[in-house]
Amino acid sequence: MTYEMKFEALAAPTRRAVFEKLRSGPMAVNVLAEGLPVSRPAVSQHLKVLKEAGLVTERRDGVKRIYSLDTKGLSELREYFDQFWDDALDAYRRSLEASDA
Amino acid sequence: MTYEMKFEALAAPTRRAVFEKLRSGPMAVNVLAEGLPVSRPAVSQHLKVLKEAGLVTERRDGVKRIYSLDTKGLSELREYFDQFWDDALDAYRRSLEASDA
DNA sequence: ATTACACGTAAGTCATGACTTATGAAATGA
DNA sequence: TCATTTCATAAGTCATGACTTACGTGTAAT
Repeated sequence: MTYEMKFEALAAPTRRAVFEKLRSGPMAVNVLAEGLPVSRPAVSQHLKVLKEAGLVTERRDGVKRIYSLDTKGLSELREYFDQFWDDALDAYRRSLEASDA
Repeated sequence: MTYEMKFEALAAPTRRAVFEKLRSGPMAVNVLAEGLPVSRPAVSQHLKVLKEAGLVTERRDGVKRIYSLDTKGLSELREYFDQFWDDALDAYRRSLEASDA
Protein backbone atom coordinates (compact mmCIF):
# COMPACT_ATOMS: atom_id res chain seq x y z
CA MET A 1 0.00 0.00 0.00
CA THR A 2 2.96 2.35 0.49
CA TYR A 3 4.59 4.37 -2.24
CA GLU A 4 7.60 2.15 -1.78
CA MET A 5 5.61 -0.90 -2.74
CA LYS A 6 4.00 0.80 -5.71
CA PHE A 7 7.26 1.98 -7.21
CA GLU A 8 8.92 -1.35 -6.61
CA ALA A 9 5.95 -3.10 -8.19
CA LEU A 10 6.19 -1.05 -11.37
CA ALA A 11 9.95 -1.42 -11.67
CA ALA A 12 10.00 -4.95 -13.08
CA PRO A 13 9.39 -4.82 -16.85
CA THR A 14 7.20 -7.91 -17.07
CA ARG A 15 5.14 -6.81 -14.09
CA ARG A 16 4.63 -3.41 -15.60
CA ALA A 17 3.53 -5.12 -18.81
CA VAL A 18 0.87 -6.95 -16.79
CA PHE A 19 -0.17 -3.68 -15.24
CA GLU A 20 -0.37 -1.94 -18.61
CA LYS A 21 -2.48 -4.73 -20.07
CA LEU A 22 -5.12 -4.00 -17.46
CA ARG A 23 -5.38 -0.49 -18.85
CA SER A 24 -7.75 -1.82 -21.50
CA GLY A 25 -10.09 -3.27 -18.88
CA PRO A 26 -10.57 -6.08 -16.36
CA MET A 27 -9.08 -9.41 -17.38
CA ALA A 28 -8.63 -13.01 -16.25
CA VAL A 29 -5.18 -14.34 -15.50
CA ASN A 30 -5.30 -16.55 -18.58
CA VAL A 31 -5.84 -13.59 -20.85
CA LEU A 32 -3.23 -11.54 -19.06
CA ALA A 33 -0.63 -14.23 -19.54
CA GLU A 34 -1.22 -14.43 -23.30
CA GLY A 35 1.50 -12.73 -25.27
CA LEU A 36 3.73 -12.29 -22.26
CA PRO A 37 7.11 -14.04 -22.42
CA VAL A 38 6.72 -15.74 -19.05
CA SER A 39 4.75 -18.61 -17.55
CA ARG A 40 1.28 -18.18 -16.08
CA PRO A 41 2.51 -18.77 -12.52
CA ALA A 42 4.92 -15.92 -13.04
CA VAL A 43 1.99 -13.69 -13.95
CA SER A 44 0.19 -14.84 -10.80
CA GLN A 45 3.16 -13.84 -8.72
CA HIS A 46 3.30 -10.46 -10.37
CA LEU A 47 -0.39 -9.95 -9.74
CA LYS A 48 0.12 -10.73 -6.10
CA VAL A 49 2.77 -8.04 -5.83
CA LEU A 50 0.59 -5.54 -7.69
CA LYS A 51 -2.33 -6.37 -5.44
CA GLU A 52 -0.32 -5.94 -2.25
CA ALA A 53 0.92 -2.63 -3.60
CA GLY A 54 -2.67 -1.46 -4.03
CA LEU A 55 -2.42 -1.17 -7.79
CA VAL A 56 -4.77 -3.98 -8.68
CA THR A 57 -7.94 -5.58 -7.32
CA GLU A 58 -9.20 -9.12 -7.66
CA ARG A 59 -12.72 -10.50 -8.10
CA ARG A 60 -13.81 -14.09 -8.48
CA ASP A 61 -16.03 -15.17 -11.36
CA GLY A 62 -16.57 -18.91 -11.21
CA VAL A 63 -13.26 -20.60 -11.77
CA LYS A 64 -11.71 -17.42 -13.03
CA ARG A 65 -10.17 -14.51 -11.20
CA ILE A 66 -10.77 -11.18 -12.79
CA TYR A 67 -8.15 -8.54 -12.11
CA SER A 68 -8.77 -4.83 -12.49
CA LEU A 69 -6.79 -1.67 -11.97
CA ASP A 70 -7.15 -0.21 -8.49
CA THR A 71 -8.19 3.32 -9.26
CA LYS A 72 -7.45 4.42 -5.72
CA GLY A 73 -3.84 3.29 -5.82
CA LEU A 74 -3.42 4.62 -9.29
CA SER A 75 -4.70 8.04 -8.33
CA GLU A 76 -2.25 8.12 -5.43
CA LEU A 77 0.62 7.72 -7.85
CA ARG A 78 -0.81 10.37 -10.11
CA GLU A 79 -1.10 12.81 -7.24
CA TYR A 80 2.41 11.99 -6.11
CA PHE A 81 3.85 13.18 -9.40
CA ASP A 82 1.51 16.15 -9.66
CA GLN A 83 2.69 17.30 -6.25
CA PHE A 84 6.30 16.53 -7.08
CA TRP A 85 5.97 18.53 -10.26
CA ASP A 86 4.59 21.56 -8.45
CA ASP A 87 7.29 21.42 -5.81
CA ALA A 88 9.97 21.06 -8.46
CA LEU A 89 8.80 24.15 -10.30
CA ASP A 90 8.74 26.16 -7.09
CA ALA A 91 12.22 25.03 -6.14
CA TYR A 92 13.51 25.78 -9.62
CA ARG A 93 12.01 29.26 -9.48
CA ARG A 94 13.50 29.93 -6.07
CA SER A 95 16.93 28.76 -7.15
CA LEU A 96 16.77 31.24 -10.05
CA GLU A 97 15.80 34.10 -7.76
CA ALA A 98 18.63 33.19 -5.42
CA SER A 99 21.16 33.38 -8.28
CA ASP A 100 19.91 36.85 -9.20
CA ALA A 101 20.16 39.59 -6.54
CA MET B 1 15.75 7.78 -20.74
CA THR B 2 13.07 5.12 -21.15
CA TYR B 3 10.13 4.62 -18.82
CA GLU B 4 11.75 1.37 -17.83
CA MET B 5 14.80 3.17 -16.54
CA LYS B 6 12.77 5.78 -14.72
CA PHE B 7 10.61 3.29 -12.87
CA GLU B 8 13.59 1.13 -12.03
CA ALA B 9 15.43 4.20 -10.80
CA LEU B 10 12.65 5.16 -8.41
CA ALA B 11 12.15 1.64 -7.09
CA ALA B 12 15.12 1.59 -4.71
CA PRO B 13 14.16 3.30 -1.43
CA THR B 14 17.47 5.05 -0.85
CA ARG B 15 17.62 6.25 -4.43
CA ARG B 16 14.13 7.61 -4.21
CA ALA B 17 15.15 9.40 -1.01
CA VAL B 18 17.93 11.08 -2.97
CA PHE B 19 15.44 12.01 -5.65
CA GLU B 20 13.00 13.42 -3.10
CA LYS B 21 15.70 15.50 -1.47
CA LEU B 22 16.19 17.31 -4.74
CA ARG B 23 12.59 18.42 -4.57
CA SER B 24 13.65 21.27 -2.33
CA GLY B 25 16.15 22.54 -4.88
CA PRO B 26 19.57 21.89 -6.48
CA MET B 27 22.13 20.39 -4.15
CA ALA B 28 25.73 19.16 -4.01
CA VAL B 29 26.48 15.50 -3.43
CA ASN B 30 27.84 16.25 0.01
CA VAL B 31 24.57 17.80 1.10
CA LEU B 32 22.53 15.07 -0.51
CA ALA B 33 24.42 12.40 1.38
CA GLU B 34 23.77 14.07 4.75
CA GLY B 35 21.11 12.28 6.73
CA LEU B 36 20.99 9.33 4.38
CA PRO B 37 21.91 5.96 5.89
CA VAL B 38 24.46 5.12 3.19
CA SER B 39 27.95 6.19 2.23
CA ARG B 40 28.65 9.07 -0.11
CA PRO B 41 29.87 6.79 -2.92
CA ALA B 42 26.53 5.01 -2.72
CA VAL B 43 24.79 8.33 -3.27
CA SER B 44 27.06 8.98 -6.26
CA GLN B 45 26.03 5.66 -7.75
CA HIS B 46 22.38 6.42 -7.22
CA LEU B 47 22.81 9.81 -8.87
CA LYS B 48 24.39 8.13 -11.87
CA VAL B 49 21.35 5.89 -12.26
CA LEU B 50 18.97 8.82 -11.83
CA LYS B 51 20.92 10.81 -14.40
CA GLU B 52 20.90 8.02 -16.96
CA ALA B 53 17.17 7.66 -16.40
CA GLY B 54 16.70 11.32 -17.25
CA LEU B 55 15.42 12.25 -13.82
CA VAL B 56 18.34 14.40 -12.73
CA THR B 57 20.82 16.78 -14.30
CA GLU B 58 24.36 17.65 -13.24
CA ARG B 59 26.29 20.92 -13.27
CA ARG B 60 29.80 21.64 -12.12
CA ASP B 61 30.56 24.43 -9.69
CA GLY B 62 34.25 24.44 -8.84
CA VAL B 63 34.99 21.27 -6.96
CA LYS B 64 31.36 20.56 -6.42
CA ARG B 65 28.75 18.93 -8.61
CA ILE B 66 25.31 20.38 -8.29
CA TYR B 67 22.46 18.04 -9.05
CA SER B 68 18.97 19.20 -9.99
CA LEU B 69 15.71 17.56 -10.92
CA ASP B 70 15.28 17.05 -14.65
CA THR B 71 11.95 18.71 -15.26
CA LYS B 72 11.65 17.10 -18.68
CA GLY B 73 11.96 13.55 -17.37
CA LEU B 74 9.75 14.36 -14.44
CA SER B 75 7.00 15.69 -16.66
CA GLU B 76 7.16 12.53 -18.75
CA LEU B 77 6.34 10.48 -15.68
CA ARG B 78 3.57 12.82 -14.74
CA GLU B 79 2.03 12.55 -18.19
CA TYR B 80 2.38 8.79 -18.10
CA PHE B 81 0.15 8.55 -15.05
CA ASP B 82 -2.27 11.20 -16.29
CA GLN B 83 -2.73 9.22 -19.48
CA PHE B 84 -2.95 5.96 -17.57
CA TRP B 85 -5.58 7.46 -15.33
CA ASP B 86 -7.72 8.61 -18.24
CA ASP B 87 -7.47 5.24 -19.96
CA ALA B 88 -8.34 3.44 -16.75
CA LEU B 89 -11.48 5.49 -16.27
CA ASP B 90 -12.57 4.84 -19.85
CA ALA B 91 -11.97 1.12 -19.50
CA TYR B 92 -13.83 1.04 -16.22
CA ARG B 93 -16.76 2.83 -17.77
CA ARG B 94 -16.83 0.49 -20.75
CA SER B 95 -16.69 -2.58 -18.53
CA LEU B 96 -19.74 -1.26 -16.65
CA GLU B 97 -21.66 -0.67 -19.86
CA ALA B 98 -20.81 -4.19 -21.01
CA SER B 99 -22.21 -5.66 -17.79
CA ASP B 100 -25.46 -3.77 -18.30
CA ALA B 101 -27.47 -4.53 -21.49
C1' DA C 1 54.55 21.83 -5.36
C1' DT C 2 51.68 20.26 -2.02
C1' DT C 3 47.74 19.88 0.65
C1' DA C 4 42.93 19.62 1.03
C1' DC C 5 38.45 19.09 -0.72
C1' DA C 6 34.59 17.02 -3.38
C1' DC C 7 33.55 13.59 -6.06
C1' DG C 8 33.58 9.46 -9.28
C1' DT C 9 35.04 4.71 -10.19
C1' DA C 10 36.72 -0.21 -9.19
C1' DA C 11 36.14 -4.37 -7.11
C1' DG C 12 34.09 -7.44 -4.26
C1' DT C 13 30.18 -9.14 -1.08
C1' DC C 14 25.66 -10.39 -0.05
C1' DA C 15 20.72 -10.27 -0.13
C1' DT C 16 16.83 -9.98 -3.06
C1' DG C 17 13.69 -11.22 -6.51
C1' DA C 18 12.27 -12.79 -11.17
C1' DC C 19 11.82 -16.86 -13.18
C1' DT C 20 11.14 -22.12 -13.72
C1' DT C 21 8.60 -26.77 -12.85
C1' DA C 22 5.78 -29.38 -9.81
C1' DT C 23 1.99 -29.69 -6.94
C1' DG C 24 -2.36 -28.45 -4.58
C1' DA C 25 -6.96 -26.36 -4.19
C1' DA C 26 -11.55 -24.54 -5.55
C1' DA C 27 -15.29 -24.29 -8.88
C1' DT C 28 -17.82 -26.28 -12.91
C1' DG C 29 -19.69 -29.99 -15.87
C1' DA C 30 -20.52 -34.84 -17.05
C1' DT D 1 -17.80 -39.20 -8.26
C1' DC D 2 -14.49 -38.00 -11.62
C1' DA D 3 -12.41 -35.13 -14.84
C1' DT D 4 -11.45 -30.41 -16.42
C1' DT D 5 -10.55 -25.85 -16.00
C1' DT D 6 -8.37 -21.92 -13.76
C1' DC D 7 -5.56 -20.43 -10.77
C1' DA D 8 -2.33 -19.99 -6.50
C1' DT D 9 1.54 -21.67 -3.96
C1' DA D 10 6.08 -24.27 -2.96
C1' DA D 11 10.64 -24.89 -3.79
C1' DG D 12 14.68 -24.18 -6.01
C1' DT D 13 17.91 -21.66 -9.37
C1' DC D 14 20.30 -17.83 -11.07
C1' DA D 15 21.18 -13.13 -12.26
C1' DT D 16 20.97 -8.53 -10.66
C1' DG D 17 21.93 -4.67 -7.93
C1' DA D 18 22.54 -2.12 -3.54
C1' DC D 19 25.98 -1.64 -0.59
C1' DT D 20 30.94 -1.46 1.30
C1' DT D 21 36.09 0.05 1.25
C1' DA D 22 39.93 1.47 -1.44
C1' DC D 23 41.63 4.27 -4.82
C1' DG D 24 42.07 7.74 -8.58
C1' DT D 25 41.02 12.43 -10.54
C1' DG D 26 40.26 17.26 -11.03
C1' DT D 27 39.90 21.84 -8.77
C1' DA D 28 41.18 25.39 -5.53
C1' DA D 29 44.09 27.45 -1.97
C1' DT D 30 48.57 28.26 0.40
